[in-house]
Amino acid sequence: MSTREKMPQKVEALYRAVQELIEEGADINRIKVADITERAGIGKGTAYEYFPNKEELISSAMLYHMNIIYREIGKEIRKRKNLEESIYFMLGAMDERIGQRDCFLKCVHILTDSGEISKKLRRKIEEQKEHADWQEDFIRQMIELGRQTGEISLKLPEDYMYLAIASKLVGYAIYITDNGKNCNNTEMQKLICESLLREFTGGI
Amino acid sequence: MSTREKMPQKVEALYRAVQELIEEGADINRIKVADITERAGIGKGTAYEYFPNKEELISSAMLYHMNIIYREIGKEIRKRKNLEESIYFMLGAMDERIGQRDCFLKCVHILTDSGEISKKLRRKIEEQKEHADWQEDFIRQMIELGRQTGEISLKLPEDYMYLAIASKLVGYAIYITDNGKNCNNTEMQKLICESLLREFTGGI
Amino acid sequence: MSTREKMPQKVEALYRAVQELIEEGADINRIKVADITERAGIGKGTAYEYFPNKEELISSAMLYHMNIIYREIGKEIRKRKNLEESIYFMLGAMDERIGQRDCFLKCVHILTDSGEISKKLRRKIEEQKEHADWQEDFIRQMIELGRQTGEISLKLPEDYMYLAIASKLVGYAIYITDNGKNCNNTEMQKLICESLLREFTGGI
Amino acid sequence: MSTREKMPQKVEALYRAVQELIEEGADINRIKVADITERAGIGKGTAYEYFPNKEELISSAMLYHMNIIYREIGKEIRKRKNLEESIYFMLGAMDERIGQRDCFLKCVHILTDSGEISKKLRRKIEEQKEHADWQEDFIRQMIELGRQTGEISLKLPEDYMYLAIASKLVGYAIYITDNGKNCNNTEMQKLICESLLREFTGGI
DNA sequence: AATGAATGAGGATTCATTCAT
DNA sequence: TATGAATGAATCCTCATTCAT
Repeated sequence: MSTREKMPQKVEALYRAVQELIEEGADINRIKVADITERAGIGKGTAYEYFPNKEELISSAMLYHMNIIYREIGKEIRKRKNLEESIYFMLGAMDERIGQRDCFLKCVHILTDSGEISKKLRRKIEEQKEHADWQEDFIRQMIELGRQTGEISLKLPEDYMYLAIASKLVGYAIYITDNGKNCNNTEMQKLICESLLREFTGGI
Repeated sequence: MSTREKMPQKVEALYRAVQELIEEGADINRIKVADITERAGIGKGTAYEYFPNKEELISSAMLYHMNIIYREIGKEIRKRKNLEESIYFMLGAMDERIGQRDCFLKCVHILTDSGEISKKLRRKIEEQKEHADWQEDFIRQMIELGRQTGEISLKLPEDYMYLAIASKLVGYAIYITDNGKNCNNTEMQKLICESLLREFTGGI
Repeated sequence: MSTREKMPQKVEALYRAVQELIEEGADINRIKVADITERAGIGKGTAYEYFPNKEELISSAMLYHMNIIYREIGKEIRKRKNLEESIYFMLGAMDERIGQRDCFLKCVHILTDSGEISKKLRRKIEEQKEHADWQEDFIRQMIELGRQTGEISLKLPEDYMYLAIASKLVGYAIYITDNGKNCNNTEMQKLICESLLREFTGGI
Repeated sequence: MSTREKMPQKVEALYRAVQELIEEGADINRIKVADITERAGIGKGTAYEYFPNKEELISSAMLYHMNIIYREIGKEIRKRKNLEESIYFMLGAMDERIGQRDCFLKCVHILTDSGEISKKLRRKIEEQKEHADWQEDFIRQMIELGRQTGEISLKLPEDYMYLAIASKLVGYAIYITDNGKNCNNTEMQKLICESLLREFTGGI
């Protein structure tokens, strides 16, 4: 079900239904085919006209949404003129849109899950990386941006920088998901952004 | 099933069985009661003499093991004489013991899961925090240690430091779990530790 | 769908598809409508333009093919000049054409089946016997031939002779379908033919 | 599920249920697990405590009953003092016990079926033949008996005699199953028996 | 007339939980 | 107290049939 072909209407409805269910906090491994088709407003059997089984249906839907989100984020990152702004954009986006933030955490979660659906999703992502000429990766984009603007001056290994950014983003997502917070989000964002920049510049 | 009372032998067997199964990569949401009791070498019905249902059994077992691990880590941290050493200890521990590292990631994973078992586990942890006079928390220990030795000189909010340390640890765990690595683990450890210390000291 | 009317092209395609599938060893009770229409190269819905349901479709196809085979065999029998030759022809035909032999066994099988399709087929055959002015029946032909040539001299009941010939034919079909044979087919054919002739003549 | 071990009560109930359903004319390929367990008076899940799937359940039940019938027939054959009596016994048994006769035809039918259950049953019978020290086969018994009493004097190949007896028995079973009969069963039995004996003796 | 997308009733199988022993 | 045989609700998936185009 490539994203290039125009997607059948029913598949779109199924994908949307999966997204909604997950956003509403449903447990991926407990989602029923009946839940999805009912939500999509189509017959149960119809799902099987497009997907061979539940795992394929759900993981396809997730890959689809992950690709959209990645592409959207990538587009936004490209609009920012330096690393600092792109970091604030990412942190701000998590604040604003609960769905987006949850989805981000959910992605992290799913990618470390050991259920069948997650295994399939990981395999799909690998395949996509191999066959697609280019795989959107907003963290690499951020690093590239920082290099161009000179915000990254130290000779740090790419892997390390990737880890530094990714872990801070996940950390912030978890932070704002938790309720008890003693300091406000704006301050936290400032601290995170400054620490990352200082680390990459080598500045005080 | 408080950890204060001496635990019945059967419960111990059940807890150990759950741990083994999870360490072997079983999907928490797919573990069957029969798997657990068989591994524990007891009758299926016996599990229900001690726990009202599967969720309670598994989440209790997980809380139990998490407490043990937390306590062990806490004990080790207390042996280190400064924050730097405690960070290297944590990173090194993940390298050495695959089980431990996986378990660490697994805990993170489970705590962000939306299945029934995870919900229960989170509730249990909350309750424990409220009712227990003291909750072991090795990251807070590390922060405290850094304050005492002067490695933490800046007036950073505790929450932020917590997030900074935790996210770096998780990041490293994910990093070494992935296969393709361009720089060796020792260098990565050094980078992580230095960046954390520099951030907290304000030093160059 | 009488054989007198010229059969619509689609029906012919459907009948042929059913025959092919059965010859390929498909289980009658497991054949899917989709299999048939796909093989016939027509749309699934089209089958329902000509037949009210699956059972009617398959049993009609089978009746059609059985009639053709019966007629062909009947034509061949008429070419033989005595019972002996007609028996050898039947036995030889089974040896030569696996399809034919399998089909023969399949017919026997289906006629003793308790599935819906078989019930319908049997009913159809009954109706055909009643309404058609003449029903092709090669075994009766063989008996008639034997009477004319004098190879049947004893006053045996027709039913008995029918049974004697039919059971020997089925027996031979089963025999050559099995692999482990200690005596060659030619000898077996000779034994079968001689025993039948001796039985009907009363000769030694 | 060897016949040597004492069979669990539930398995016995399941086997009996399968037998009853088949005797009542149920289509083997259409029997539902729910039908069987309901008839057996046990829960649906219980069937799966003893058998991995429906096919295994039904084919096991059938093998079990076939073995019983074969053994019973074998025992009776051993009581007869010559081939003639054993033939009359077989023919008479089919007349008397509709169930038995139907079962006989059913066995023939199933053994030529292409459904999953039949395939499994055939495989089971093969295995039984290989592993069991001795496989009951009443037709071979009949031939042996005929040899001992001298009723079989000609040097006919065993395979041919087997075929001759089997096909006559099947033929008679089919004959009495059909309704329209012009001659009575007793006469038919006499004809069948005499023809077999004459054939094997070479007598007139 | 022909199609095939859509449907949903139906059936096999799983597994948490119970309860008689 | 410990057991594990028995249960049946729950759920995936199939496929005959319909009907809008």
